[in-house]
Amino acid sequence: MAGKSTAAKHRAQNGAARSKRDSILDAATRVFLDCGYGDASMDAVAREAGVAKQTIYSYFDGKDALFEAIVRDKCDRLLEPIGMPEARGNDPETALARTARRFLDVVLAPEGMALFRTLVAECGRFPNLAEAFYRSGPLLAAANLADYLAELDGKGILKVDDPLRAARLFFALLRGDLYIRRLLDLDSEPDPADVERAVADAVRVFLAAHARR
Amino acid sequence: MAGKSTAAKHRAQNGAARSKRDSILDAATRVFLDCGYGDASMDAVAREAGVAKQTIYSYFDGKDALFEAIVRDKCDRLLEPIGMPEARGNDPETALARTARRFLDVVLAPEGMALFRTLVAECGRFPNLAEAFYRSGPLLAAANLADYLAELDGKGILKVDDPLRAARLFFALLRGDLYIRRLLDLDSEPDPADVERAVADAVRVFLAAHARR
DNA sequence: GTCTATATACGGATAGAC
DNA sequence: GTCTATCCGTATATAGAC
Repeated sequence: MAGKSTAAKHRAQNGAARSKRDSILDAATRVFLDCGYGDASMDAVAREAGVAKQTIYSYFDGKDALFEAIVRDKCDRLLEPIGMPEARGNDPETALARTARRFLDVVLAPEGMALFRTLVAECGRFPNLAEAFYRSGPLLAAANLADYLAELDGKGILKVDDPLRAARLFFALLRGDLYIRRLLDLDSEPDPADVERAVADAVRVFLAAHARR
Repeated sequence: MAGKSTAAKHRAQNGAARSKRDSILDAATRVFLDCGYGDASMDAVAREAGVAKQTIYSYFDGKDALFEAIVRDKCDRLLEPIGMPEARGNDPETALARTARRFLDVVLAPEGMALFRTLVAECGRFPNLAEAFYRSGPLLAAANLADYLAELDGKGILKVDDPLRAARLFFALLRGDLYIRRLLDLDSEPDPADVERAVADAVRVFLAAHARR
């Protein structure tokens, strides 16, 4: 082992080093999404991660870079279920309801709301992060649903002239009043009964608007 | 004039004093809604208002109190058109479209978005402000529309079982994707063509879902 | 690479003259 | 009431020992 460079040592301890970097990332995620960018301090992140503040600066260039890292990471992981294409084997009502629940489970959950709130608060400082979120979240979800709606239209099951616009309207219906209330933190947790009502309402209105005849 | 107490002087200069207080309020509104609560500094407000920082503290108890004052003021003034009851003389399509435009004109405008973004960012610190906004904005708008929908249902023009829920769905449709994009500041100004499309889509879908037979 | 200690700056709030 | 000057806490970032 003697004579190994620090770089080699670092490679040898790659597993441990990676988990330390990850523990910083995890701690930063908690702190940033909890306090917001402005009130989050590097000291708090260091304390939460159980490392010295300087150690953070050896892994990340600064507060901005750390924030960008945790947001991109959260977007990738949290929005992943939203990015999955639709299951197409069922009748439209069942398929729409399934898509709706999967969507609301993600975006109404505390983590989803915290991420979105933080992005809304900091979209002026980090415009690229806001756009990355939009693309891998709302836009991707609408695009996936649009594919399915186009298929339904082709089969003559529904009447959907503009699939992407229709998909966006569906998700808009779905957010409804619940989303506003959650954004303003008026409801601490999403009430499952309200979620089910939102799903049922959205599916009902959407199908009524796009019924053939 | 000699011997007048400072209180009397203050009353005598009431017009000027009031306009100075208002100029502080105006400056604070610009600074807070532009930078957000955290990044807004009392120095910046003083500079913008053209007064010394100490003068602000003679009118307001501190940063929190000043913030509360400007938010409540903005809510009252900005959301006032939303609180007006519906004009009922027209056919449902025209009335809904008029309500829709009035709503979007307020909430999609830069000032409306800045207010909402700030409240979303600070709802943890000022939960009462978030609730006041919700009540005098989204809730009041929905309640007013619900009254009109109940009337239409009573006359047999539309089928509306739960007017308040239906009204909320209408505004949800109306916000659509535009609102998300504006929240994340992806579109700097609302495109009038997109607004008209949003209005038309919302009215069309809503009427299809609530048509009598 | 990791820790302790520190440099530097900034913001909220206050003291004292007029 | 209004101004100038200042106190005090805190936060980002860095220096130096191991």
